[in-house]
Amino acid sequence: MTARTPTDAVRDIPEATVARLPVYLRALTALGDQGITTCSSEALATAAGVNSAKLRKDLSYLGSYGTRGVGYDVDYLRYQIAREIGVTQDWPVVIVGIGNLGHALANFSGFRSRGFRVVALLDADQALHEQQVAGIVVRPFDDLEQIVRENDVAIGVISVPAFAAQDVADRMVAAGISSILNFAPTVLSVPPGVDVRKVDLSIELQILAYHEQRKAHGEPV
Amino acid sequence: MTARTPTDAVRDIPEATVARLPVYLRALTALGDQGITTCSSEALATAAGVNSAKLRKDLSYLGSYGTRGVGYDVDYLRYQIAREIGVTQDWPVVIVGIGNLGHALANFSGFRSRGFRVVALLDADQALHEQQVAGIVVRPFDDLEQIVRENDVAIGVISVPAFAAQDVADRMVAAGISSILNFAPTVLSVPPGVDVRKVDLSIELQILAYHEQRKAHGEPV
DNA sequence: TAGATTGTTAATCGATTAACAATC
DNA sequence: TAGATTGTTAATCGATTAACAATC
Repeated sequence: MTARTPTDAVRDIPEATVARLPVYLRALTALGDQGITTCSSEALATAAGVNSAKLRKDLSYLGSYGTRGVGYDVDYLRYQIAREIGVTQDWPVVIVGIGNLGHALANFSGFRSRGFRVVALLDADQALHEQQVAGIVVRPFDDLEQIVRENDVAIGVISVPAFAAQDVADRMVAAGISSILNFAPTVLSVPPGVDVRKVDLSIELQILAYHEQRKAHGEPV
Repeated sequence: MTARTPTDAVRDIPEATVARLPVYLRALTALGDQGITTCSSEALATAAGVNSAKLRKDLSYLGSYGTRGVGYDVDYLRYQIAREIGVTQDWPVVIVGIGNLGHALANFSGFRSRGFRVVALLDADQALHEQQVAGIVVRPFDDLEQIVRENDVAIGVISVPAFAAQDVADRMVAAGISSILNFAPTVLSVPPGVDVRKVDLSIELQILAYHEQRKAHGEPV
């Protein structure tokens, strides 16, 4: 292992940019699927739903992967972004909580192509054990530690009811998971160094309702 | 209807604050359920997972609903936030696409208590019609316009595959829906005045992967 | 060379934070 | 009154945007 010199220090990519890189990655994949091999920042920005100034600024944090006067090579830029995000190889993922939502997540077909691989489905409910969901056998929640160890799992998905989510998170952290995607409508507390992102239906709907309410009261749009 | 004077002009609440109001609402509900009637900004901030300076700043956009030296009345603040968001009454919602995810959404029990009411489940697949999901009969997608008209629906949820999402969005907009929650992994284009929020599993996981990758390379946390 | 488009700069805008005066 | 806690100010930080020099 070589020492890191100032020159190859990890570039500090702004969080807002990090959140958009996956969107660009998807847009590039879509363009590639259409047989498009080169695109301008304007075209890619449109496909990604942002403006081109923002796109170019975002890409500038990664390096100079375009050609002035020409644009970007779709496949090349796609690879560079995938490498920056870290999805050129698959990340093993465990899903805990195989209710309606867990089912939907397990059946989500895009995992593999987008850099993830579901290595286990876990649920505390014995009635579910040995059942297959999306071709994977549901196992007891207590198998968590073993699965994390054997598969080097760093990312966990929580789709249990709110009351159980903190316990699941604690067990995940104890087992060595350091990134959690939480679908339970509750605030998780985790130690420093563990990342939590949440996906919350009610919150999204309420944000829409706020704006909808204002529209209804006659403001110009 | 009285004219709006400069004094009662609609306050302009920053978008970042709007996105946190639902979190505060939920935290207040949880505190109330625990029998807590008064709380400080510090206590509420902890329950909501933010720092207290941000919480107080956020609340200041709504008005002065606390008491210096004392804190906030939980029920009173809860009501004021609910009123500001616009969820003191229920918003009618339609869900289009009753696959795995649509099932999970339809079965989500928190709709009613959080300001929403599912008035219809729609799917283009005839095989699903007349089936009941979460006690609601699945109807043909072509019933959309009628349902929106009869129930005054302003908010639509899209849980169809990516390739069908733009069509669904177009039909929703044409029918008069002006707020869309999109679970399909695709960029929707909609006319000005229509709000779209997206929930995207792959994007969330990729954001986690980016940070996870950096942790793995030995940066201090 | 002329036209096109990137990558970067600098200005602007919005969000966060700490500190504290106001006030219960 | 003394202690506690809000609501607001002002400084800082980060994100967005437009414009354009660099360069294919």
